[in-house]
Amino acid sequence: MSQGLVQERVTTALLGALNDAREKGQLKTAAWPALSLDAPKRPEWGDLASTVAMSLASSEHKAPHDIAKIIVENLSQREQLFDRVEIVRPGFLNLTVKPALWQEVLREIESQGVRYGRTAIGTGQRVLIEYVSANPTGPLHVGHGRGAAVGQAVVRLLDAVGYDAVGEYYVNDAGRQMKLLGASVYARYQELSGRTVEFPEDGYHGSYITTVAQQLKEELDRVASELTPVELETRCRALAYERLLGLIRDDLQSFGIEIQSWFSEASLLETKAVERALDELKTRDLLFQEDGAWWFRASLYGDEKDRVVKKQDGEYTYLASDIAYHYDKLGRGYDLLIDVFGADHHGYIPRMQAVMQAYGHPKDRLQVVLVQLVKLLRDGVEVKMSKRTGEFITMREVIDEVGADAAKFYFLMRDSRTHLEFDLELAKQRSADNPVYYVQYAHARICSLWRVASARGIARPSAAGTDLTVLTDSDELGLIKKLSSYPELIQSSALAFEPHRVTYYLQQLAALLHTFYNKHRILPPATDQEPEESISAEGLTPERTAARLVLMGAVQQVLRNGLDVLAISAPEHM
RNA sequence: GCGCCCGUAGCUCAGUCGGAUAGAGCAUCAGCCUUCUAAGCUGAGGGUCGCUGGUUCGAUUCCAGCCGGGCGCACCA
Repeated sequence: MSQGLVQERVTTALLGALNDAREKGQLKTAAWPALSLDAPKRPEWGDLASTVAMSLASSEHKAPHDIAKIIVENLSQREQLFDRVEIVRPGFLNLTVKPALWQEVLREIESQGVRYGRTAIGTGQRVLIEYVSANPTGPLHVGHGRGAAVGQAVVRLLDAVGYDAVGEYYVNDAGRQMKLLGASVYARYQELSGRTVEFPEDGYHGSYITTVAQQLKEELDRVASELTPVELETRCRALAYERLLGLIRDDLQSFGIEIQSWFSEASLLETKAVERALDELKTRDLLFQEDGAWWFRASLYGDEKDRVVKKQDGEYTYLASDIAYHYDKLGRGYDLLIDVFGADHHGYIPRMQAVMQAYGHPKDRLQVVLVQLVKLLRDGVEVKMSKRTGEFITMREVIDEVGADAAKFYFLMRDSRTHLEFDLELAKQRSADNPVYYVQYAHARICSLWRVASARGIARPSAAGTDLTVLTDSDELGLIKKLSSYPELIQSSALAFEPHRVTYYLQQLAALLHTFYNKHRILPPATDQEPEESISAEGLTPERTAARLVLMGAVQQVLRNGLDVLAISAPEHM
């Protein structure tokens, strides 16, 4: 478990005390529980609190309070580390860490810079995150936007904790959806050419289909006389696919989503990978024929029922390609596969985990991140979308209206499993009500500080060369404590695949910064002004200015690192 | 009917490998700009953590059963 600098030292000290106590025979538990250090809710409970004494109570057959006492007696570095060590009521161990230790955090942040918060727990592990994977049959809608933001954030989080993480888009460029796309565009093309045709049942009704048909008309007219209707429809499919996938790529790029790898479903069919994947299942006796179809024995691995992979008509089902796709991913040697799914596909999870097991892997080699629907609001009123008529709010419209940063931040504000309310008016508001700007503004404010400092001839101090012992105010230490918890936050967010925790943290850190900024002066007033009596009258010495600038630099660094994990920009001006 | 997810302040949501008096933002009300960006800050009110049991020294957190909302139960993708 990698933690902040202070947390790590305290944990080590506590572990040392436990081990010493065991050697002396005061304690006997063989394996200590995980030592978690929480920042207590109330300031009088110290900086860090441990519940280890209480969790040891049952295995030690001792009162928690007595265990806590034993731990405290065995704390070897008590004087160097703590100002106060208290045992409270049932058996809380409340620790107040020496300011000098907290101040070290600032040096650590400065020396690590953009690497602060990054850890190595995933080192040597390769993970593939599949996300978006929208059918190339139309533009991306808002829900895809959320999936994209979440997927990319998970990639970046896992990268931050040392995994070799790759984000991949699975393109469903084969099968029924593609045929319907071709037929729909063909029908619109016919209409544009003045012929009345019956629009395909289950076809795509969206107006973008007509748009695509219009764009392709000239090209199609040129070849129309030489091709049969079937060939023409096939041409429609190919051209429309190319165009729509291009749109998707453009949209993702505008949204600031970088897909590292694109994987084509059609390629699986072309290279016979589907056959090979199914043959492998056959070899393992996990496929059987019934009613003229081929079935995968998914029920053997906890799925509700067996699933058809090859239909009576000889066509593969979607699942067949998906089996082949996941078989391919496993074959590429990934230690962990993550699929980002729309929540309406949750029923698919047991099926895919069955696939993992069918190929001899533990089912949790595949983890699924579910992303719930987005409810778009405008001034509190829901913006209705209809999938039936194909008219919905596209991701493009949202980012054009509120900007990519705001959209990403909103998409990442809540646990992805819960419905998200996204108010377009609020998201583009430039006020404190808008959490995106609130966080970005904190960063910009610090940048502004550097500009003013430089204008007043104050050089930016380095943490190493600055006396930080003057940072003893509770607001100053409060900021440092928050900064110190950042590495642990990143790690837990990454391992839980929950980027919303980062968003939340950034809001808290920004709040602390704004409060501090408002309450305490950092730079001395401009020389031509009278000394102020209000906020600046707290003995703002050059030493204090320097130390606070170091603190501000550290806050800026962490804001930037956190925003970077979410792929949101950290502006210097606002 | 079976399965999965959700149910925390008026609203939107954090928090839950069990911990001390449950948090934030919005909204409401009352304040703060001749000062380093007011895109900011301070204060106040606001809660049976869906309900009922169980496990525990201790449950919003774990377990069971209900209630309410969403989604899924295809030889569709």
